[in-house]
Amino acid sequence: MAANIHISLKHQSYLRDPESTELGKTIIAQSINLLDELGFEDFTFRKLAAAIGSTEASVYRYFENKHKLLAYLVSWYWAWLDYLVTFQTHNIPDPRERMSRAIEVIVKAGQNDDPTIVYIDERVLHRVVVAESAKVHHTKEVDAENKAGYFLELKHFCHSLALLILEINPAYSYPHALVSTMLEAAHQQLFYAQHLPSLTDVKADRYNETADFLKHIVFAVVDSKKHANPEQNG
Amino acid sequence: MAANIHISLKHQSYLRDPESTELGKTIIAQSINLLDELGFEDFTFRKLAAAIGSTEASVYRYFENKHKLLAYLVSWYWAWLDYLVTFQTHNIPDPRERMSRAIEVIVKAGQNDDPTIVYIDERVLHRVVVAESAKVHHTKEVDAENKAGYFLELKHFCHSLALLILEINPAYSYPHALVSTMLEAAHQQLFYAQHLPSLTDVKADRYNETADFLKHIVFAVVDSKKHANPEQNG
DNA sequence: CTTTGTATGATAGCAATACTATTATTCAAG
DNA sequence: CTTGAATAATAGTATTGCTATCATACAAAG
Repeated sequence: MAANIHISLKHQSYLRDPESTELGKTIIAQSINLLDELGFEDFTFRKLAAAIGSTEASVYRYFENKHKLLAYLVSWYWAWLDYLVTFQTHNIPDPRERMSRAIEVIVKAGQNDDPTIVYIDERVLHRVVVAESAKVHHTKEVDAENKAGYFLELKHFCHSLALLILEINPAYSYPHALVSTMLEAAHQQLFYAQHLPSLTDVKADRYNETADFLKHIVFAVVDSKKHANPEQNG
Repeated sequence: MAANIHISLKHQSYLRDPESTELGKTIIAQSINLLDELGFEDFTFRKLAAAIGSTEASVYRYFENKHKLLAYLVSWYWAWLDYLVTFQTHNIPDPRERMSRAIEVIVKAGQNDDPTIVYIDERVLHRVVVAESAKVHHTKEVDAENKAGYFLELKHFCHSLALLILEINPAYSYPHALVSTMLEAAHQQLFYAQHLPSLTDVKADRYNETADFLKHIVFAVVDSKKHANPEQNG
């Protein structure tokens, strides 16, 4: 994996591009660690500034508030995952095989030990995204932020996987819904395995089980005779 | 539906049982409206107290903080939904038919116009749960709260649906994961349809489409030949 | 009919959070 | 050498989250 890959976002959840300065990169790097350590609720710009030996006011020059910073990190994560999946599937001709590989990459994103970007610890970022990403869109600002393009990276990723679903079964009626459900489940099952094990059957850190479960769902659905004719109810 | 049904929780996210006093019931009723109106982030006990003509200190006598209040409401919601599903499926002999009905009840919980409990507006509560419930378990306190029984209602509901899955196909390996994925998707797709439509294919307020999508998933998975033998990968 | 306890209201206050503003310093490009 | 951009240092404000104290109201127990 190349070290000079640059993940750029299609929107500005930031005030000043953090990738353009040293302080900006430090803010990103340390906010990931601090979010992982404290959780979003206890994370503050004051603590972040203290952790990086800077000041609150300086952090506020990059991000309006901690919510926008989280939106940035989550978008960055989806853009990165999209890149990873594209990279790891681009030479696989069979769409089924490509989908299978994509699911493995998605589930094992937190295990990737070959960092794409030097100053971002993707394994920690994965933990943060699993634990906190739902908070990005579950707010009263979701419509305004959607308009501002905050969710383009997730939408793009979701859409390209939906097209892959349609390659496997062009008659399936809910490709985007299936993909967004699968993406959410990929995080959710990891979280449940670790914190609420009775809500799942996969064991913590058994990434293959989670991938197996998700593949079962996706392939059962796209292969189901019923789903080729969505008129017929189950 | 009887008006004297009492939904009681198996844990104490509260300090004083809100169902035991008039003020307690007012707190519940108004917190649902205010959460719906402001969202969890902007909701405060000060605003709630003002809205019900009481004081902050009085609210704090019922709930330690707004997070615990939300945990209470979400648990109440799951206990209520469990009751609704049990009630609406108890005389259906065929497990497939029972699952189908259960999914309809889950998806249409927000449309129920026959209130179970007088002082709780279940339609508004449903909106609040769709928008905010993820915040209950996505915190650093999740393990402690799990120990304290905060998630028993969801777990119980999930388990009883998992048993239903096993009734349909006793060989399926991931019944709890399938159910928790389906329950999450039921909320998520409604939310996406309304706020992030490109992440789904179902249209806002088309509850039948969402139910159709979820039934497709559940029945495709439990009927899939592959899933009877989880050794074979997709 | 008093006493006692329980629930609530009224008011105050405090530490932390979420910002904003002002000025000073550094440092690199013109 | 000057200018301007980025950052640091410091201060300050409104709101939030929460606790404490005291007064009142009212119902049950003696």
